[in-house]
Amino acid sequence: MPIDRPHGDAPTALLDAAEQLFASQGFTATTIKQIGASAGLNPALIYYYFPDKLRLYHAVLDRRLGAFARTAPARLPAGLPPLEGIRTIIAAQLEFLRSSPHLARLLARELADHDAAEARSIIQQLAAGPFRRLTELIREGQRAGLIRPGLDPGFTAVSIMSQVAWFFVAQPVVARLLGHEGRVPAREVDRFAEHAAGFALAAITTASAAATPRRRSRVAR
Amino acid sequence: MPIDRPHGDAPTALLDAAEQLFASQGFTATTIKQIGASAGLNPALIYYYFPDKLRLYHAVLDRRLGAFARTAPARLPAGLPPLEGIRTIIAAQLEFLRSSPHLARLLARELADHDAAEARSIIQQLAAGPFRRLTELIREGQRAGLIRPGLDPGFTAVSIMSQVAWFFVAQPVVARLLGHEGRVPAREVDRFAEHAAGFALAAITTASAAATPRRRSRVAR
DNA sequence: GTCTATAGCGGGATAGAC
DNA sequence: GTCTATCCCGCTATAGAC
Repeated sequence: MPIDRPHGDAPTALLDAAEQLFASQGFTATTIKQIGASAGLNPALIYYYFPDKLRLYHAVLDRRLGAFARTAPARLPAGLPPLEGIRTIIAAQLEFLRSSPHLARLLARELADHDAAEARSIIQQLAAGPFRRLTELIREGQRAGLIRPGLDPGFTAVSIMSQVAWFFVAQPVVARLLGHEGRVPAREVDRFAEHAAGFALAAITTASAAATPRRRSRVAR
Repeated sequence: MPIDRPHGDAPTALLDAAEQLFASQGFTATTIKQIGASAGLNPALIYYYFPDKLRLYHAVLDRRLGAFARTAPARLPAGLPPLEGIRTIIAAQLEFLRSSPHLARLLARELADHDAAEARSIIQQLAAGPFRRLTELIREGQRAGLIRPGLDPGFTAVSIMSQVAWFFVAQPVVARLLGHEGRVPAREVDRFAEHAAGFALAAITTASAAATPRRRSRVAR
């Protein structure tokens, strides 16, 4: 057991480097040698800490996605009124995708890869957790007359979550579309988050619910 | 020049096989041998028709994305009223992503790849075409009092396009979320398209515009 | 135009020195 | 724990027969 490693132990440095490279190039396009070089360590060290390249990749996925999936339920307190709950989920999704700059692309690659084979279990957890919760909240809102009754709850949940997800996945292109060089500045990400929540709520609320806004709630930071 | 090739000439067979494999596995993970095997042809034939693997990939991208980008402007007739125009763009995007089952994943990989290096020019065209057109329509709608004035046109365009894009990219996961085994059936894709258009329009229209629906327009098939 | 055979390189992974 | 050296395999690409 390592005793004292104040700044950057080797496994973490390797995970960081691997995460960045896997996210921007994909699994097969990223070589062991690149990872070593990017971490400033000898590539052979990878095989001291991880059994092979594939399981290094799993470790990368698990460190971010797994950690979120395990803590997600606790962050989505039950008993919130539907519209508040939906805002909370959008905010949580944003915070999640923001927690690492590479996360969204990592996730997008897994989604594009045939059946998301490597991250299957993690994605299953995300699906069963936040997504299911969201559809339930939509149904609740419909029963309460706050959400338009014609909406398909599953489709609506997809529409709501897609906005933030796509914003991060397509980041390089979105940045250019919005007139920025390189990445979208943090300030603009905040504004988009606020926009996405407003967009979703405007899309789903009934005229009467919209007419009686509960409060001018803000997205959690 | 080939005289008569009623069913599946070699280059097309190779492009088809390559498209499917690149989309589901990515560029580097797909081997020349796999492509040959999947096309039922000798892998060496690839080098008779294409200079190398990378340019085969470019040909795959260009055949689908390029073809769309070149014909897109013609399909988005100017002069439509803003809300009609927005519906038309959503329908065109749907038709595009639907034209090949692999297109969305191919595109998602390029978007996730650092700076979308390989498809840069094609993505630029898509960006400058339909996306710009969409933001203009939003601004027009705001001036006409049909679209809520507080909305940021760029953000709104991202929100609108993200729904359909994400639906296709995340297809395997979305299918499971919506309770289907494997792919989402065509019938449900239609329903989602209708939903996405309605969702977007509800999100952006002012109360007065919503109160005077122009007509119960349907998504083009 | 299509196929066989193979060159040549770069990848993942390991043995073992320090 | 970290590094050097290297093995072996599978990949892209080519030469050339048919």
